[in-house]
Amino acid sequence: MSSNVTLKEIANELGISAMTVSRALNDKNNVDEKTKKRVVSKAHSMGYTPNHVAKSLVSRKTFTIGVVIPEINHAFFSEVISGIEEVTYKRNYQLFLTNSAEKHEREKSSINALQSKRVDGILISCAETASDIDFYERIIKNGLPFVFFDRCIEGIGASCVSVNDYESSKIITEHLIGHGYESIAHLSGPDNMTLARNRKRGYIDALMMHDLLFQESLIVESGFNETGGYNAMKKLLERTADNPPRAVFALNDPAAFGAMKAIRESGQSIPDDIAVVGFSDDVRSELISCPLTTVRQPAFDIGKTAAKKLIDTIDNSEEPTETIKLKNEIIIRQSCGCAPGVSL
Amino acid sequence: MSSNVTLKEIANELGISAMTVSRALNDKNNVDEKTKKRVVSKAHSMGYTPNHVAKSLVSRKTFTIGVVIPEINHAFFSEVISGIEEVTYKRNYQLFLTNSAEKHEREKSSINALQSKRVDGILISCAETASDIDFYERIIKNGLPFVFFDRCIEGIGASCVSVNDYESSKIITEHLIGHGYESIAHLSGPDNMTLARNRKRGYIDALMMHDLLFQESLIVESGFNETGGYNAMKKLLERTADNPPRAVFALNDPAAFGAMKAIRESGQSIPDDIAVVGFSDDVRSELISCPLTTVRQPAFDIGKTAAKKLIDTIDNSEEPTETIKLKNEIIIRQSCGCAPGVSL
DNA sequence: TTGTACGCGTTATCAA
DNA sequence: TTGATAACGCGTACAA
Repeated sequence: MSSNVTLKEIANELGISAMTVSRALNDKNNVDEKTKKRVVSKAHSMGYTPNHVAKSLVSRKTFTIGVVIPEINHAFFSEVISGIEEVTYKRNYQLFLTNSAEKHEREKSSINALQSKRVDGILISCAETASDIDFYERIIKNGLPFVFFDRCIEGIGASCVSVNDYESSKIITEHLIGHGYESIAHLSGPDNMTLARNRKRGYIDALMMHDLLFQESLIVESGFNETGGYNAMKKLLERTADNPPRAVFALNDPAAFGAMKAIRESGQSIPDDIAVVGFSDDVRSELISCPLTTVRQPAFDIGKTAAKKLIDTIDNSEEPTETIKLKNEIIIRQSCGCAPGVSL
Repeated sequence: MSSNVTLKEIANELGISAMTVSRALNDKNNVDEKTKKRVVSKAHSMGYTPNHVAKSLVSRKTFTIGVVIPEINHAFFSEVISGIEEVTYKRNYQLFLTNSAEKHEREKSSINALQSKRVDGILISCAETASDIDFYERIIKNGLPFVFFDRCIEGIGASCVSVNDYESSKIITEHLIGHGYESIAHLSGPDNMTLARNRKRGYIDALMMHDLLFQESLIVESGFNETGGYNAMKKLLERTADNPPRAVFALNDPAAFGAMKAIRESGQSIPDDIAVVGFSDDVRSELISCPLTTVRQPAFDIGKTAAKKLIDTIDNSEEPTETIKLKNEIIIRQSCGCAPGVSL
């Protein structure tokens, strides 16, 4: 049992009131310099640590934010977290980390727990299975500062920090088109997620703009992980057995890795038979045997920007709700069958 | 400003006392079933969320633990964190994440902040620069449950969860010896850290047991990151210009990566001129051009075990202080110049 | 079955 | 410059 010294105990030792001790330790100017010194030294020798729980109860402010992440073990998110941490550290906030493990139910229970802990705000990247949009909306309307990052839900009153998914998807798809590929497939995410919708739209619009036939059958929902990508690609290969696509654009790198595995298992080679491109620039992407062409996201900056926006929103109720888009970068490697080293 | 409903507000709406509302919401059996229902429904419609801050103040328990990590952006630690999270989630604790960024000063300020937040316990992996051992000891003696993991300080009254560094280092060094290497260098960590000491001891003892000459000049302190490994290796190569070592055992993989870079820059090849082995099995290790022989650590299990031990210590003051060693696995790849695929 | 009083550690407010 | 009091939201202990 950790023995914690209180203001009153210091006061008793010194024969003064708790209030004076409080004032002295907070370095208020209406305290005699001598008493101030006595108090500070006594507090130190007794090993006093201020009780933020009590402080928070009075002030209705905890200097704490909650972060809800769909997968901790994902290089992208751990980089985002370090960005967030850099800001919270500088601005003297503590960070509650929770993991939704891509499950909407866990997300809801985390958010409830964070609310009970009276966090000053929440940063969230939605789970793949996020469905109950009203749930977020109720909490936001209730006044808890909320900032979405990466996997956002826009239009429900919270700020969003994400990358220009639409444009980047269009550019990477156009890159494939420019290289002569005509039948290009897409492994997609859930439609109710802005990120997934934008990436799909970028893909479709690129096809349209170049007068290529857009075939619904070449889009398969894979979700965000390797297994999902593997299964989706297998399904796609079966479906198009007589006439497989020449290229695949996966909505993120892990899904692309899964797809590559499925392609190789089917006896085809990358990029000669089927080219593959991803999104997110996983650490592994440049190291695998056929390095993956992908879109690099500024993960650390996303974290920093989102955390700043959240704390600004907490500090200032006039802070406007906005959608902030950060810039991506296309990384051309071998998996698309183009010359390596070129970068748009 | 988030408007938070209180027990009293619910009570007023219903014309009953706050106490009855409290009892009803905690599902006590000394409340009329009808009132219970009325209360629960009212609480729901008013959007009540229990205030854990107030609860904690009374109960002197926050159901919160603090985690202090030297580097969030490190695959090993993010895996440890997911292990920790799995346990805290199951046992209904929240997790404060803090980053010491390998700086002891930041570590101290984090721990102070966590104490102020009245966490029920702390999980910590020490910063490379950890020096003020008394600081930890004071806090532990004061009664705050503490569990070290991976980078531990033993013998100051806290439990430790780590891997069998000593044995694994010995085995991997013996592996090099068995392959015929005689002059083997070591890139080490700070001596006051158990982990670093154990790895160095394993290395030295392996040399001794095989009657090889142990040369102090072949040990250079590199620290845990790539830059450190690079600099240390450069220094080593300069120092031994006339007679460079045939193999290097780095205390972790990032340091090994840095060393590999330095070796290549000096115009030598791996493993033909100098063999390299690491420790920790970074995600990149199997993917780089000359895959790294290393020791795989059960990161997820370390996190789980440490979190369990901490919560057990919190729940039960009789819980013994102990040092728990988890098993590593040696992964033989190409960088040591032995046949790949073999695994001890 | 329900209600009142009190305390957790802190600070704002008013009084001395 | 200092002290007494009340309040933050909740639950324990006791009284009704």
